[in-house]
Amino acid sequence: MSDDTRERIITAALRLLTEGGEDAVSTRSVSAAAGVQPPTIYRLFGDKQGLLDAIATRGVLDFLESKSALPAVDDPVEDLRRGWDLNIELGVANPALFALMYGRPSTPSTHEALNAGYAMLAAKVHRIAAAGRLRVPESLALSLIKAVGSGTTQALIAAPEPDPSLSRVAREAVIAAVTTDEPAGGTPGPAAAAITLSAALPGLDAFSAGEKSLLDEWLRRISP
Amino acid sequence: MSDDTRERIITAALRLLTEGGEDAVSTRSVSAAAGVQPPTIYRLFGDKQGLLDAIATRGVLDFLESKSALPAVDDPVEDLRRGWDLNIELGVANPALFALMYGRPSTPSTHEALNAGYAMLAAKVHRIAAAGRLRVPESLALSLIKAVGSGTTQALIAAPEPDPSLSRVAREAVIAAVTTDEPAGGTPGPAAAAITLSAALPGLDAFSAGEKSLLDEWLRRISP
DNA sequence: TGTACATCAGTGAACGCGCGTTCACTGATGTAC
DNA sequence: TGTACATCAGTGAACGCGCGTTCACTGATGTAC
Repeated sequence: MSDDTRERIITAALRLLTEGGEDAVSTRSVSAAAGVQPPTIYRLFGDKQGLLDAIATRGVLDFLESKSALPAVDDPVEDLRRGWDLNIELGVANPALFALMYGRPSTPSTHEALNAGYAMLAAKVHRIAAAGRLRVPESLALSLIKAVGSGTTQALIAAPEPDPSLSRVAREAVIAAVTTDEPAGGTPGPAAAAITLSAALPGLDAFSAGEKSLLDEWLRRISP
Repeated sequence: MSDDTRERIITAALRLLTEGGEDAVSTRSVSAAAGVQPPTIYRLFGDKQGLLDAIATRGVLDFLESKSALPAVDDPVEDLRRGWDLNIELGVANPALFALMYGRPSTPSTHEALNAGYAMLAAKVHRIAAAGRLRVPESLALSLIKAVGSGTTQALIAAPEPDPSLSRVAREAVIAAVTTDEPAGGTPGPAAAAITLSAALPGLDAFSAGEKSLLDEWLRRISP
């Protein structure tokens, strides 16, 4: 049962990582914890980096599963809010895994898994843009959310008695910086309109790919 | 010349740290780079941790020096803004040192040096509060600035082609979340007034220490 | 259906290496008389 | 002023250890005839 052994090794490695940090994960400690001889790791994962990849990927996938389980919400901004809260919660609950996923330069397989995670965030941001409620370009909104989210998570992990309102305040600061209020029925300003249009662009049939690219560039010129 | 040797070792260690990351700093690589035998490190720093302490402390002190060299600015919010920019700049220029300072659990001496750094930030925040322009408690403003600042720095370090406006947008998001506009001459709202008063409290002679403590608690109750 | 053989997951033991650290020392510097 | 001695910064060589990794192997499982 090779799959069984593989599973046992990954589980043991994740436990060591969670309990003792990255330094606690050595080929020998993992093999001992999994009740296996070191060479088994090499047969199954190639080398130590392969093992780290496998557990990081597993971590990200578990993460994604939690995120997918979130019930959808009508209001796209509220949806982002819930995603934020879940992310912070998961990060704080699993600091070592968080560090492994975001800290080290990632390998192809981890990278792919992480990208899948970002895609979910990107989708949420895109929904907001499509609703005409984004005030900065989608890519910038994404970067900002990721940066502030991970900074907040780390602050909560590091502080002995973290301020309980820190996550909320950070979240609302980002949301305020990135979104506009519900469009007030009237005509939106040109900047907001440009972003809305930019978000809708890929789905429009009226333009060729080249035209879309140029139009997008123009639209970005009037986005903040 | 023991001070000389000590200096040479710290310099060599900082260079190794900057160029190769934390893994490049071993007692042997440092002693080799400093043109010294390993035991010298043990005589001067006790053990490896002592050496790491020394370079982290040195890093923080250099950092503080740069910050002290910033010309003061009248507008306290603008002052904070400049401090932010310098922090980001220094962090991006020296990622490994940044990681050493903020990443690992700190030892007493590093901790003290870091606290001195935070004190400068705290002073800037306090100035804003004293000017009646803080909308959240000082401690929360501090936490938020630190969290978002370090998250932004790390995002800039990690991204291959970071968004050039990320730092500015993050900075303004925090400032918007934490400060109010120039008080409009009229009467401030109760929440803003409470924070202003809370900031001025330590300098007031009208209250005993016990009274101040209780009053502060009440004021926090109406701060967001 | 039974036997001979190939495949392959996992074992037990060992490799070389760089690490943090320590030992006994040497030679220069400063001090007491 | 010169000599004897103590101090102490730094040396050269070695220690034991845990690490990642590899080797030759064993025994179970599946397959061909």
